[in-house]
Amino acid sequence: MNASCNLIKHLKENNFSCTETRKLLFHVIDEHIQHHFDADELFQLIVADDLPISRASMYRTLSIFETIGIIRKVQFTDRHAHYEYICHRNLHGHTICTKCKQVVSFHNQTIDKLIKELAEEQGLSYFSHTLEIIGMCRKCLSER
Amino acid sequence: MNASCNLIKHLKENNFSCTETRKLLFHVIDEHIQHHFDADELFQLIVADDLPISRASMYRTLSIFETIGIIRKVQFTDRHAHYEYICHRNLHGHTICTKCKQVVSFHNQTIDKLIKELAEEQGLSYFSHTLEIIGMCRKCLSER
DNA sequence: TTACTTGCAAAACGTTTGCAAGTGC
DNA sequence: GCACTTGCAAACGTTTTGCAAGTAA
Repeated sequence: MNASCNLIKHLKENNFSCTETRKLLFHVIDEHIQHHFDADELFQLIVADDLPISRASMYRTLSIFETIGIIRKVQFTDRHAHYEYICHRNLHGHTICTKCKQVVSFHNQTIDKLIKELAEEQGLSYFSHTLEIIGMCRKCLSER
Repeated sequence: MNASCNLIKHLKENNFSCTETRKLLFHVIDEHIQHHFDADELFQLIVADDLPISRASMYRTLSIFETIGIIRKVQFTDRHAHYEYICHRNLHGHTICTKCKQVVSFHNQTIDKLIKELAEEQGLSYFSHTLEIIGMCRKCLSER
């Protein structure tokens, strides 16, 4: 289990009780999820592991995990929600080319630090962020 | 109308015809939208202005506007899509509270500048960006 | 003991689609 | 004239909810 992410502590701090369902679901996420996932992928894992968790409970639990900051929603291009397991704290941004749609990840500590400072300035207790930069990559630029 | 955003040109370049519905909808967005909006807000504007545009057409048109780069989807924490009117080039970030879901916009020139520099460093000809900071707001933090 | 949590099935939600009529070029 | 676009209503897939039974503290 990811040491930085103490489920029980997070639940207690937010007055949620620590149930079997929540522990099981957290375990599935912590064990299988690298970056992001959607609800149905997660439910397939639940089915594969034959866990006693219904779709309804999964959704209710995801909502709680989001509230206590264990996961967060991210937007891709399809209709349903995707989630990111925050505990990995994999801070990174993306550049996206408007033409070829290529997505490139990057890390930049200066910006990460500034963003954290800005969060506090705005009165927000920082959990995570996403940064997406839209533009045109060199290749597409030269092909115009 | 925003001079930087020529609807007819955008449509033609992408082989979409220039219909009354598309012109009307663009006008509504260009006139009323400051930052971001969701489909229902937009439909309320359509109803208020008594425009002959159905929900179905609005969704179909939004999808086209997204394709031709007039708007883009942004993710907040709720289920439905939010859009951002790109033409305003209104660079700003959002803070989002994990608990109460409140979204607050902010401007920060230092970060905007850094992000532009970073884009060039990454080989991207900068067009725009989105920055979303996730955390818990003071109010929710104090209510825990 | 008492409030919270669960599974089930049904409902709700935002969005998409098939179709026939209408419009742009 | 012909392909594209529209409104309508029905369908879609995801997520939420009411309820009765079960569980945590």
